[in-house]
Amino acid sequence: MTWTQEWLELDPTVCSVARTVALVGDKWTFLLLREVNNGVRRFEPLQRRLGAPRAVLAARLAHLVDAGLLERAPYREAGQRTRFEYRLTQRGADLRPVLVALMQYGDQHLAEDAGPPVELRHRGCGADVHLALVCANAHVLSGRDDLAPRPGSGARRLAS
Amino acid sequence: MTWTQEWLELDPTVCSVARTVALVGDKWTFLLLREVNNGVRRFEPLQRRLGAPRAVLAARLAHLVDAGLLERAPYREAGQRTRFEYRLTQRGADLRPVLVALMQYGDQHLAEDAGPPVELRHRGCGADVHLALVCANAHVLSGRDDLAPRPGSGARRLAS
DNA sequence: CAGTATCCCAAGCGATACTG
DNA sequence: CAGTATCGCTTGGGATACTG
Repeated sequence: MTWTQEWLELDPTVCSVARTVALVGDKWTFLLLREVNNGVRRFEPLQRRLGAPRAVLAARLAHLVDAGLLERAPYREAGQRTRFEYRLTQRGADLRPVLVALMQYGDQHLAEDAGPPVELRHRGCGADVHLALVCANAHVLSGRDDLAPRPGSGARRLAS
Repeated sequence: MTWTQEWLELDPTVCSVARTVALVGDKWTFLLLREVNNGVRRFEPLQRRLGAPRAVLAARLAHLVDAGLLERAPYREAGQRTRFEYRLTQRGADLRPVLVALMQYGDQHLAEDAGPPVELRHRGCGADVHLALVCANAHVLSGRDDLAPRPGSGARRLAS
């Protein structure tokens, strides 16, 4: 446990987890991204499915567009004026592992009898997909102690 | 895009993402779990590093113990009375992919020049660790369209 | 050290109504 | 359909002080 001391001296605000959480870690954003990932892109169905107040949804969408995770794309249905829908950017799609990780945990530990609400398949071969921690030597990490976090080059010591 | 219709008819509350977010998706829990993963297990250092009010930290710890993600373990320093520290259970350790996913996203998209604040190594072989989507046939999914989400056996149609 | 207790405040939520 | 505007209210957060 001596290595714990090492972490105590590092600045906890210099942290990629904290930065990502600050960006998308509020009550609605994960669920909103889930919907967009499933192709639900318009305001009305989003609002109906999330159950969020319209003002809240509008604020979240604006925030995500602003952060570059979503983009507004104009579309037009016959006889209607131009409207907008929200699409994932690459930057937004890169958050998919987070969603998959949340989903997998829910499937494993918070599931009901009926099985997972969503299954992930490899489009190429049809097999089930899961998320795994793998090392550069292709070992799969499963045990509690297989993972060794180390301060990286961007770590900063505490000022005090 | 016709498959979008399929998702519109499914109950959005039956969702493993939503359940996991409901469990750990508040402002402090991710950061708290990050600290515990790094071996910071006692109340005082946790409070100091998170900057959360003591009452809030106590509530989060109790909640996580209650949910079975952490366990209180007694320890004793020389000449002191017995105290408690908080350790990850397996159930808590299983959330690590979520943390790693958040961290990887931050490293990729929200980083500073200095590089990642934390690096992950495989304790067995020392190699760098990353998160990967793999299928049952051991294919690694990398492309944007390799992943095909499908309603699973636990999916429920909307009542209305 | 490891929490409780208290108080106050602000953000954010939910509901509803309104607009182009 | 796709939002804005408004409002009352609860939840939870910050600061501080207290206890075994």
